[in-house]
Amino acid sequence: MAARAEQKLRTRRALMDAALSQLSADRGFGSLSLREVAREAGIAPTSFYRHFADLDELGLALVDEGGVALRQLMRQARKRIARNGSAISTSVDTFLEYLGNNANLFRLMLRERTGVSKQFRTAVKAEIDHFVTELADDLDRFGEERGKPLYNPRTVAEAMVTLVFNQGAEALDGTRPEKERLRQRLKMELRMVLLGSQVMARHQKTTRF
Amino acid sequence: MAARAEQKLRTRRALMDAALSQLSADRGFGSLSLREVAREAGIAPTSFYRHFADLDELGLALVDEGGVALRQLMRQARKRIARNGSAISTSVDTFLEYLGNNANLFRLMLRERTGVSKQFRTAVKAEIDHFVTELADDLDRFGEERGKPLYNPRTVAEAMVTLVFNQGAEALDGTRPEKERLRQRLKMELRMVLLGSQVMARHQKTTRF
DNA sequence: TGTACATCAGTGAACGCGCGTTCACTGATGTAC
DNA sequence: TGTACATCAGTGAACGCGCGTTCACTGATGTAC
Repeated sequence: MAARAEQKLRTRRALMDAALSQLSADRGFGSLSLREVAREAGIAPTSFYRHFADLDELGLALVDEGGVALRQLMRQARKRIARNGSAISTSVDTFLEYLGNNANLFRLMLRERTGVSKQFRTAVKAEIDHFVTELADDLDRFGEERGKPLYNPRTVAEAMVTLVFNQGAEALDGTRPEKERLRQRLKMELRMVLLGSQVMARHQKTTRF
Repeated sequence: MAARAEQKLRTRRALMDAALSQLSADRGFGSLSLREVAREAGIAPTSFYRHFADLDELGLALVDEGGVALRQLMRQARKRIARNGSAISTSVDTFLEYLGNNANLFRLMLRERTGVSKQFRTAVKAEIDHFVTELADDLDRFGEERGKPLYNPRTVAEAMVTLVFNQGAEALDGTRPEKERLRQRLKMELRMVLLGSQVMARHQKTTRF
């Protein structure tokens, strides 16, 4: 058996979990220390190097996981929308549910989209970009199917992702009723963007043809 | 003359400018060190304490300045809109102009809206909240004046501020053509929100009365 | 299955470094008379 | 205006601390025969 390899993976996981667990409301990734993460993971500081060259490498591994979580989220949302319609409401609920379950992972993606190293920002932006692209495709398809085409679905998707991520970040640290208020507000904001885009598409049609 | 007091103010300014100048794309406020800021300002580390109790206190003073800049920005935008109409386009142009002139101040507000200390976040949120409230009033008034009332102007204002701040942050670090692309995209996004809100207001009216 | 050797995750001591903070000080500016 | 004293922004030495990183090591797991 690959007992040694398995143990190594377990330690690697412990390091990543240790880093994540420190990313609370008050602490950014940049304020973590290698010794602190190793301590939290229960290994000697020097052992850290058996797994990552430095903290940034660990951070990039976390961003990868964030990307995986986003793709899962999208699949889940699609399934649910197919079942009970109401695309915006279902998407927001699904997103906020994921946010609750992966709070610190999303915090990392959100915060480090700006800040820390160039490499870091590029990685986070790539993951979010992929998310935006998939959302734009979905929005476009949905719009056509329902006879309410959108103007510039890519921009609609970008606006929606910006709104969802940022209001989501606020929801993370809020109380129960604050979260509920944010959820409703977020749904309303997305509806405004969607409606506006539909109006612009119609306007463009009537003036052009 | 208050020569001594003036000199003190000049040193205080130098400290704040030194901190701001270190807040580039790669460095958050949390990664600054007291010694580094003092060095950049040209004074001994120990002299720092003649002006601030710690780095956080300096940071809060910067957030105050950010608030002042936002209020100036709003006044400027109002003047320009009164002169040449086109509220969205003028506002975005004015905002991006200010962003260019106060890059690091806005970076601070943007980044530290989440992160660092509770006190810090509260201060930044208060400044942005004030900005949102003023914008909501303006939007409401404009909508009524032009016979195109808005649904929930407060939410419209919140969405707009979220979009403007976040796309603005991206614009900060972009190349010339990227900035231009972001500017156009931002204007389109705001138009979508505004249009959507107008549609919702009309819909509400026709169904209710 | 048993033996001899190789691999390699985890270790503990040690290093030099920049940090925040304290302290007693200096000397120019301000104030009272 | 001149003198004697008070204020206080800025200083330099010193402190203890946690940091990232190196190094030679240990001993359990894996592999070849």
